[in-house]
Amino acid sequence: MTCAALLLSGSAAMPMEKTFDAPAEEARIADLWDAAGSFAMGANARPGAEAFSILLPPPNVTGSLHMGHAFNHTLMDVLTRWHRMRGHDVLWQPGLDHAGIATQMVVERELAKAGEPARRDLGRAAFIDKVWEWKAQSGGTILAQCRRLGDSFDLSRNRFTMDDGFADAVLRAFVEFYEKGLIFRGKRLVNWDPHFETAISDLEVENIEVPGHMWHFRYPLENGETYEYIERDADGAVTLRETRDYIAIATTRPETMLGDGAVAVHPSDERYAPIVGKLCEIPVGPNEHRRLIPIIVDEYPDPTFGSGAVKITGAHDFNDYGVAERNGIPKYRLMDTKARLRDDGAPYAEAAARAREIAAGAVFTDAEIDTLNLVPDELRGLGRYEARDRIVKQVTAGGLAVMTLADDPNTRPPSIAVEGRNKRKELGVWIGPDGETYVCESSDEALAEARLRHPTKDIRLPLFGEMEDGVFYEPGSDSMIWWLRLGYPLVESKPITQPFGDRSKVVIEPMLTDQWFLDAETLAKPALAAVREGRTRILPEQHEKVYYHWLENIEPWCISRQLWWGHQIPVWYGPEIDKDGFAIPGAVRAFCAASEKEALAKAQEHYGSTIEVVLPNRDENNPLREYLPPSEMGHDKQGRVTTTTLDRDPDVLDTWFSSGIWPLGTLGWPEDTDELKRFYPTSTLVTGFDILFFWVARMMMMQLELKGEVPFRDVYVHALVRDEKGKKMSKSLGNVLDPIDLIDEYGADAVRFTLASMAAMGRDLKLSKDRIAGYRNFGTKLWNAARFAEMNDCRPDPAFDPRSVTLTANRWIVGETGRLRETLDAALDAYRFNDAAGALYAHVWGKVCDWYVELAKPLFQDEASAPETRATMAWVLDQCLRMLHPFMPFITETLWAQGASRAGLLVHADWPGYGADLVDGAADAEMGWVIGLIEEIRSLRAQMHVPAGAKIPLIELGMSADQAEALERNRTLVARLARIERFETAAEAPKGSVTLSVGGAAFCLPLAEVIDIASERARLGKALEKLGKEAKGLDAKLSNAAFIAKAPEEVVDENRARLEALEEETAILAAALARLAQL
RNA sequence: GGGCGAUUAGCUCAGCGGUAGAGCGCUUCGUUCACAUCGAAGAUGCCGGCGGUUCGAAUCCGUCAUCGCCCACCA
Repeated sequence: MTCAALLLSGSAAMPMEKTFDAPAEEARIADLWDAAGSFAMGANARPGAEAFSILLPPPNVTGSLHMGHAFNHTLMDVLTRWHRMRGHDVLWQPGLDHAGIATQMVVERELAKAGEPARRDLGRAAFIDKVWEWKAQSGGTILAQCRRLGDSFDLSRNRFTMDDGFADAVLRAFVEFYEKGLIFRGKRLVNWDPHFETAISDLEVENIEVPGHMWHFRYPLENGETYEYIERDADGAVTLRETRDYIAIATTRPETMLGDGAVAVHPSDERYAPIVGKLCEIPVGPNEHRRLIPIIVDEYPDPTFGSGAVKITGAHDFNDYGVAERNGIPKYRLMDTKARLRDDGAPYAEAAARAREIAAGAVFTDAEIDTLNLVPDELRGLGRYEARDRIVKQVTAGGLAVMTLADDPNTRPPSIAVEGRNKRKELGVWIGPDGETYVCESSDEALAEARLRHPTKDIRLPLFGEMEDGVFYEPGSDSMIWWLRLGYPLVESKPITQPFGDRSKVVIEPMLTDQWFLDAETLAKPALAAVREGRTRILPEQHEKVYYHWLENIEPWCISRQLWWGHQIPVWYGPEIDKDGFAIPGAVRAFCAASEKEALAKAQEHYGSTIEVVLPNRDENNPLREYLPPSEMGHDKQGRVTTTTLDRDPDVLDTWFSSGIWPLGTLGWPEDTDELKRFYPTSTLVTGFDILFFWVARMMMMQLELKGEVPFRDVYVHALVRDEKGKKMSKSLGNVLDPIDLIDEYGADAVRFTLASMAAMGRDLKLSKDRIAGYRNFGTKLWNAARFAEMNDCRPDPAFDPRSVTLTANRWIVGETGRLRETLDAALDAYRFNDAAGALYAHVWGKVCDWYVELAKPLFQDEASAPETRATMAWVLDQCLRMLHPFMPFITETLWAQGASRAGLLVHADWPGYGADLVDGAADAEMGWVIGLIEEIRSLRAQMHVPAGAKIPLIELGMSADQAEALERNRTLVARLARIERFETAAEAPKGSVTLSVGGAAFCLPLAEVIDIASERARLGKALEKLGKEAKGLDAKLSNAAFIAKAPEEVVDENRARLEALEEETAILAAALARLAQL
């Protein structure tokens, strides 16, 4: 038995089922691929093949895959399978991201849910063990999900950002940046997340507009000093002139008043010119300890906004920080890591005294300033919103809120709008005889207080209409009546943009802390140049601008996080030793090294033989890591240092720092591995625009610095997957579609094809189940075409030459297949996945199933035509399987082996190389005409209500010799597909027949029994009208001299030809109408 | 406040200088031996408004309107 015969014998399989059993086959096929090592690096590569490499954006180990992943992975898998079939040297590198803050959050939540000890109680080491447990579970889930999707990455090369090798690369990158001076540590204002108690980067802050309030307060001038406050309109005319003993400020954050260092006005603001340089008082805290702060000028305040005067809190606001820096204003930190008002340090009186010394010019170090707690004792430990509440109340009660009288004294007291989270205090403000204010919950309470204060006065609450404007004397009475007036502090309700942590969803607090920063500005320059010079392409192009804009305005990147889960910063600290061998108090020396061993060596080398450097025997779990513990030192009798500990910085790196070296790290850097040589720079990065800054831009920066070469040639930026209403899928909205659920329901192929077909560049895709069902049906269609082929004994023959076929229908479909390959490759080359999917769909369903299968049926009946047609059918479907495989890998791999014995799996089959050269123009034209004829007949039959099953004659009235030959060759096809009983020839259309015109050939259908003359007349009239309209337009165009002169020749010719065809058709139909008129 | 994008059939969207398209939905008909997860036939569009460029505009340029998104320090 020959080998071929053996293979054939295996194909005498059971008859195929009517549908594809996705759940069973997907599992079976996935196993086949695994067993064959189909996705291994370089699998199916031809010798000397070009490399294609693509990195999986590592999913976070926080749970499971969502629709966005499914989309992203589908696109990558299409590219990967396509390149692999083309024989390229392919690497799709998978991996997982430890996702520091997100994972720590998830694990903490899980611990709470399971009733286990909280993170702090567990301690650092034990907690990290828990995270690793979680990672094992979650990572496994994710990879299993990828397998369901059909991801063809090389799982044997899977990397995790916290694995030893990768972690080592991360630390080495840090050391390299550090040594180049690109990483520095500094006390700066950073975005602080009070929930996670860590710094976060600018990118992790979401600015959201929320309803808020702005309060207006008076800061009294020192010693009751006064000045003329003058406001002018645009023409300089005085609109307000009054004597003031205060400066008014506006704030949305009253709680930060405690840390004010100055009040700033714009240098050009003449209203405040008289008091610039003077001192004013912060109107909170115990009266005897109130702080005075200077009124300064700075460009920052906008004279047209609020009062034009801004309170400057350098430690709690980014703008104020800048003003404070420029003007040497102290920055007083008010809050702790949970954004509660500080409860540490010396009592308020003492701190305030120090602050007064500072204001008076005493010099203090930053560290000393940081120890000052300027929170009044009674406010210490309060949450920031509670503190805000108290302060507003205090200032208002002190009569220093800018007050507005209620228009109607009998209205209900307006709430004072002190706010915490989720609560408002219903407090009213009443104004007494001296203009003093009472902040109370009821008018009776206010009245009681006022009477207590003015025991000799008759104070009353006005009843409706009782109090006249400005009159406080009751007519007809001998005594003065003092009214207690209702007022309210000037509080504007306005939307304010507040920063929220993107993970914690709590309001971010700007905090002055020590952090590590990466000099992004320096790194941005090569990253900008690489894209500008086209070394890396960003597609679609619109994203390039966004990329440029971000990199051009980049700030230092805060890379340290006060978390436990992550790469611990590779910096160790020891004391600073003076030349005599004594420790300099408070001074610290940092040693940056990629390992503890190297750090020890570096430190030992630095300190020399007189000082022994040891690692501390400290509890690593010490949860209070706000400050580094001081080194433990041993001294000799003179006090010189003899031993010292070396403490590692407890902070970890931002997750994005490690994912930032994903390209180099996964390929083995810093070693110069084979993979690096083969696959770097990677070919394509496929990613969502939401991580363009987080990830893409940073990879560009970091790779360019570390390797001096771009990390990718192309960056394909795709849009977001939304629900069918266009909403972002989110757990809270409950509109999340789980890709695995969809795969269970429709099969992975349908889900993948849907995603690919919706991947038009630069637009969000709205996913609906109907669409997926549609593509599931498409798979069934393909399945049944294959089933048809099998039932008709169509076996793929490796020796089949598509160019050798002779029958028109076969030549035609071969040509169409050639066209498809060109269209498909062009589309994939340009990342036009939707075009690629569309072309496949149109070809398989619209050409192969709708026409070729139907054309083949009569050909199978004919002994002369059957062999060639069977071979062609097998070849055509074979090509469909190959070309569909990147999109629908499971069903195509199943069909590949169905009814045919193959030497290998489809995943490694050759991608076709032919093109439109397979197109035979004559066959193409002929089939076009035949199909047109069939469609025209079918249309008329339907319009004339010919029963679907009835066979009718077709009368040929006149056609060209070519058309006659074509019809001759295709009579059986036409007869079958148009349900024609017999063909007749006549010189003229018989009575009661309907006329049709196809490409200038005239036919008619004798339908005397069914025809309705009136409706046939209407039909012809309508058709002629349409033709006439089009002809008129063409005529106008062609008689336009400018068109003839300026339009390209082929366009002119095309229009001429079309007009001619139109005229022919018009003549035929007009003649038919004329005949009808004679009846 | 800056930037980007969208506005095309009932719905979701392609097309982006030369005859308005697809899928879904809808209507009518159909148990013909691949497929009812199907087939055949059909209806539906001032391609957001207004200007301009061009022989020719859904497509290019202005502008307005509406809706999204991103970035941004107005206290």
